[in-house]
Amino acid sequence: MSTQAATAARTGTRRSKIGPERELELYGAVLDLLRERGYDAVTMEGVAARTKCGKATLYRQWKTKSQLVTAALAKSRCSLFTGIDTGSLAGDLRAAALAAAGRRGHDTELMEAVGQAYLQHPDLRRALRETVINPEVAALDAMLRRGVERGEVAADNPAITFVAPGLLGLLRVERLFEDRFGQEDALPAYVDAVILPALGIGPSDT
Amino acid sequence: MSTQAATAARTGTRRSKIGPERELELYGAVLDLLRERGYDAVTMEGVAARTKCGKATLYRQWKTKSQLVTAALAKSRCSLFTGIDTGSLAGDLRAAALAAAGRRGHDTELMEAVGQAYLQHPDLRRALRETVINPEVAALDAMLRRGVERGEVAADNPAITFVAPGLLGLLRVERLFEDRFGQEDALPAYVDAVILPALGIGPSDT
DNA sequence: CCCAATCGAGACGCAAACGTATCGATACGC
DNA sequence: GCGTATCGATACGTTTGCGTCTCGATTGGG
Repeated sequence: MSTQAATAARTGTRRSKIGPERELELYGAVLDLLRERGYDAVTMEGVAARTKCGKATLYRQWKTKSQLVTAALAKSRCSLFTGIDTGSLAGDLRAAALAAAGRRGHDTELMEAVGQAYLQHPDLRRALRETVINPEVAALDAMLRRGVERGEVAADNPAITFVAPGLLGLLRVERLFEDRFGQEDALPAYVDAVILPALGIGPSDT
Repeated sequence: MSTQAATAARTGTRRSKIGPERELELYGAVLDLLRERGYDAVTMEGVAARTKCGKATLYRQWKTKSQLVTAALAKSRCSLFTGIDTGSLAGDLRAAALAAAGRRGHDTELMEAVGQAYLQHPDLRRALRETVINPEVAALDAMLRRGVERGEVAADNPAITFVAPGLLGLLRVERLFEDRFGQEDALPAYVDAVILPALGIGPSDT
């Protein structure tokens, strides 16, 4: 395997011995530490220890913790909602809710972890937005656009704007309402009870 | 002024010289530091320095940082939504949205700050819930109950459950969507576009 | 097939915060 | 008033993470 494929592009002329799979291993450790203990607890020494990697090696590739975390976020994009297309807007949104409920905690914890940090580090906020938020929002927007084209919802329905923030926001506070609706089906229920009525789609319209 | 009123209840027989106003001053500094830099950056030395208070004094009253922060959260309750009663559910919800938009950032930053920390400290999560979340939720529930009693909304409308989490969740993600709707009127627009339609209340019903 | 550069590992000095202990000065309770 | 406990302030040793540096071992390029 051409081991400096990913590295050459990043470090320029330097010939690093870190292969792409090793790179993802490092990023994975960063994201795991993020989820487990939060941004402030992500430590170069912690990453080095967990990945059996020398600290100097980390500093050779990334100059600061902020860069390392940003890079880890940027390279680990896997969208929840992308690819959903059931043929109807209601079906799409329900499928999205199910997908979010399934991976619950995984991405939510990531957002919790950088929640405070991104208020102070604009580059971190940008990375989070471009990596985690924007792809999901784009996928939801695509669903809505298809729904508009199919005539399922009016193009000027003001609720359209709030579908994505509402859904992600609900994900963001579920931990605080776990006594109320910590259940698996909270998100699909939200789609049926709030989003679809606001969009003017009845429960019968598949 | 009876200076150990608040203290006697906390420390038992010890006679502390910290008066109630001084106590609130300390708590205020804790909350300010929380909002400015996040939970992990709240430091006993930082609090001591900002309040011109000896570290030993802090340790005399609170054994750990977690206790100090929890106490600060618990004693600083001031609900946004409590007291709103315009006579109609739509009016109440719009007033609540305006109130939240006005104090925007203040409580949101507090939630961001403890967002990651409360995943690991159950007592901290409990304090946040009882202090910041529950009063607001109770006030919203009271609005909804009055709306049900007035016949403005059906008692079994499933959207009722999602009014409070939806509103607080939107507050929680606004920073991530600031390119979309960072405006002041985002929350009132959400009420009109999503919540009221989902509750079956038309725009004309005051 | 050899040289050079990177690897993992860890020692090093520095800085920050912890939690404790000590110190006059102050203000409360009796 | 007087004694005493708490006050604010600060010194102290410890711990933790930073970022740099050195060390054999390894490995890829020419």
